[in-house]
Amino acid sequence: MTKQSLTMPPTSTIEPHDPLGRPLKRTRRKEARPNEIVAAALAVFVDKGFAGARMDEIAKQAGVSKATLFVYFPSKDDLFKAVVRTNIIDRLTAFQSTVAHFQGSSGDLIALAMHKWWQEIGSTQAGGISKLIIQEAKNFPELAAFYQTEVMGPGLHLMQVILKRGIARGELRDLDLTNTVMGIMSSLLFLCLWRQSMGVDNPVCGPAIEPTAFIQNQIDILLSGIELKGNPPCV
Amino acid sequence: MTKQSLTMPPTSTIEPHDPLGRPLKRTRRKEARPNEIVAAALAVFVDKGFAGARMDEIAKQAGVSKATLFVYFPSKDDLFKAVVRTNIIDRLTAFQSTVAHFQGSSGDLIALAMHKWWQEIGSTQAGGISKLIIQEAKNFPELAAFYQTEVMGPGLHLMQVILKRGIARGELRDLDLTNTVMGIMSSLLFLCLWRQSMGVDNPVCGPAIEPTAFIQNQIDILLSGIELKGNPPCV
DNA sequence: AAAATTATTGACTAAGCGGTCATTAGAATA
DNA sequence: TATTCTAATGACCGCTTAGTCAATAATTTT
Repeated sequence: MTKQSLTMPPTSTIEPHDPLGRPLKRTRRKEARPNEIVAAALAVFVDKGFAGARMDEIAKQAGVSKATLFVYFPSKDDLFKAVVRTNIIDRLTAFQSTVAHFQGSSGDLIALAMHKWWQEIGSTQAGGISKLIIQEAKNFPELAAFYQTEVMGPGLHLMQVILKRGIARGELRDLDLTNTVMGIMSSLLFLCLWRQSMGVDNPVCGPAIEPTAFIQNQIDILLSGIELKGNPPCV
Repeated sequence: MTKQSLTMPPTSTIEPHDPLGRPLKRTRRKEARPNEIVAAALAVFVDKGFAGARMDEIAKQAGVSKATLFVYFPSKDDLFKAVVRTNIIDRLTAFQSTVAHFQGSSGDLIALAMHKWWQEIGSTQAGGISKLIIQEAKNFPELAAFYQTEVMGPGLHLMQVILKRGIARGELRDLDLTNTVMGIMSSLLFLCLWRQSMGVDNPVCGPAIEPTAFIQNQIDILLSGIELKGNPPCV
């Protein structure tokens, strides 16, 4: 036993750690920092928006001093871009393949797609990114363009494929594809925004929305409409 | 002719004016100020968001010094509320009475409501306010609450009334009112957001959306759904 | 164990912004 | 024209925050 091991326990075992399992004090962890910072930044950006997010708070949540942020990212802008880049694309592609192999009816496929999207993207922290983009599209046109081509485009395309399949199988009527896809997406996007801005996470609540019920209602209407079909004579 | 009219021309005719026709220099125009300030504030708020809007810029655009703003409005918050009041609430109430006296079918009423809303609110500068609220709801809960009770609530109520009327008249099936109203609103809100963030006002364009066609498509789907009704036997 | 390296940070700066107020000057009155 | 009233403002204050940097201390090297 060395003198050091008497005065202080071995660094690797009984060293004090923070709630997230990261070592306290001034540890040097060059490789882990960027990811931790980006993760913290995501949380804060989603919570506060770009302008409202404070570098101090991001630093605190990353278990690091503010100055360290600027070691790894030259500016707030760059950090924001890194957050968006590292958090969206992979999730979307995973989602695409889930949908691709579906076998049942188009109605079921649409329902699956919408519910699943909410489950795996909309309701997660990633859902907050859509709000972020909408918020900051004007200030970061480059970022909006990036989101447009990398996320929005593929997403819309995927839903178009689903609808085309339904038309081809004779399950859906001949639709205005672009507008219908946009319409479907609008309700999902709305859910994200509502949750982020007016929903449970926020003290300011409008009417409570139960996401699953809302989506199911959208699906029902989307498929069957709201007009009574019983009364008028069948055409 | 008085001496005054010799040394300086009558104020009303050859006085120097700014591009918007407002007199330059330090003119006293107590009555005109509030409206001009509110108009300028709307433009800047919509463009920059609440946090991003600078009182200096609003003042400049109103042709007035920053201090003057505080003569007419005690704080930035109050100015914002005034903007919302004069641009949305008034329009909304006018809109309510338009709807109240409608005579035709519920389908037509829904179509009227949606198209008219877009024409008179969504497509105007006032449409930018919805985006604003979504942007800033978390950081300024008081503003969100204000918007909630003054705008959102009445708006949702109005649409509920329309749907209830349709159900009572036997034109619509028995609906989940809250979720259906939210669904209708989501597509209109989306249109505002798209226009503000990705649309024509912005260099970053996604797929072009023609608002009227989009709304009409939403109405068609809302009323009739997308499933083919011809094939299965009539129930 | 001493020296060298460099990840980390506390303390600081410059800039921006909401809001204030004593002063200025346009208009009304006499 | 002189006086009064008040709309309008320039200059300023206190506070916040993105970004900087010399000093510090955790590693690595010798």
